[in-house]
Amino acid sequence: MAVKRRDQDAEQDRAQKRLRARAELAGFAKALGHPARVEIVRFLLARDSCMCGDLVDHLPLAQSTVSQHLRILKDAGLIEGTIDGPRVCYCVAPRALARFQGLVADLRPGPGLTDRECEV
Amino acid sequence: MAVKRRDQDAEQDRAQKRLRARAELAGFAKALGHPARVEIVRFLLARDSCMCGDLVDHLPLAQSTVSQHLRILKDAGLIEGTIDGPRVCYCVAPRALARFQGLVADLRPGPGLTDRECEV
DNA sequence: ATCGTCTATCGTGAATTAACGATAGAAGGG
DNA sequence: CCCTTCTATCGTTAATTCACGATAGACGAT
Repeated sequence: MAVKRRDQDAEQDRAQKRLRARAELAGFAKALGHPARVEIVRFLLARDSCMCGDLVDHLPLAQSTVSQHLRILKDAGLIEGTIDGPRVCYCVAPRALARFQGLVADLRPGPGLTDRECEV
Repeated sequence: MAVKRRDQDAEQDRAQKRLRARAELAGFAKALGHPARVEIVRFLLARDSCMCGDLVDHLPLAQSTVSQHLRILKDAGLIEGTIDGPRVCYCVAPRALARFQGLVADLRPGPGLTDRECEV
């Protein structure tokens, strides 16, 4: 009984973890679900380190629109911005990017899912 | 001159390739930018092979909504559906998934981008 | 042929997103 | 202090997304 309880708990734990992983992956993917935002991340990665509002020059979008895309990426945790004098310096968050890459790489055939109805 | 021309062409080629890669990655990411669609892909992967409308039982969503999510994933190329008698059998498209994983894995520091203004 | 089942599509409404211009706040230079 | 520059935010509009019920098409079974 005690064992069974632990099994249930463990199962519930795994379910919780799956739920979180799903939401996490969806959040990252959604943030990258726009060409401009993909380009922002690639641009920031191409520059060895951070970068400020050259993005506005680089992208054919209004400054406010770029700022909005930056906020979406920042909310998703994929980039970070630090104030640097009158400018802001953005760079990708390596841990978040690695996490995203790990979640995507984990999308492979195999178990890791039960039959129980899932919440979304 | 001819050499320079070839260089220009090559550069233009790379630019085109980047443009396509960006749109491709954004498209895949957008398709996975919803928890229900992430769950669909995971569910299809967990079952060894394809699966039909058990997804409707698995997900707490209306059948029409599930069908819509399936269409989005199919439009993105991430899954394929084949008619199997009165049902439809879905499975992930391995090549597309691998392509997506490759594009995501390629998001790493380094060159691969020029300074020229880009189109979005 | 008719029924029941399974799935896709249509039509709809609420919510979200994308883009912009305009405005406001912060910081440095004169 | 004032001005300029850089960035974030506000407000708006058009477009898209998400979810649903209702409907329609395909197919096997009866």
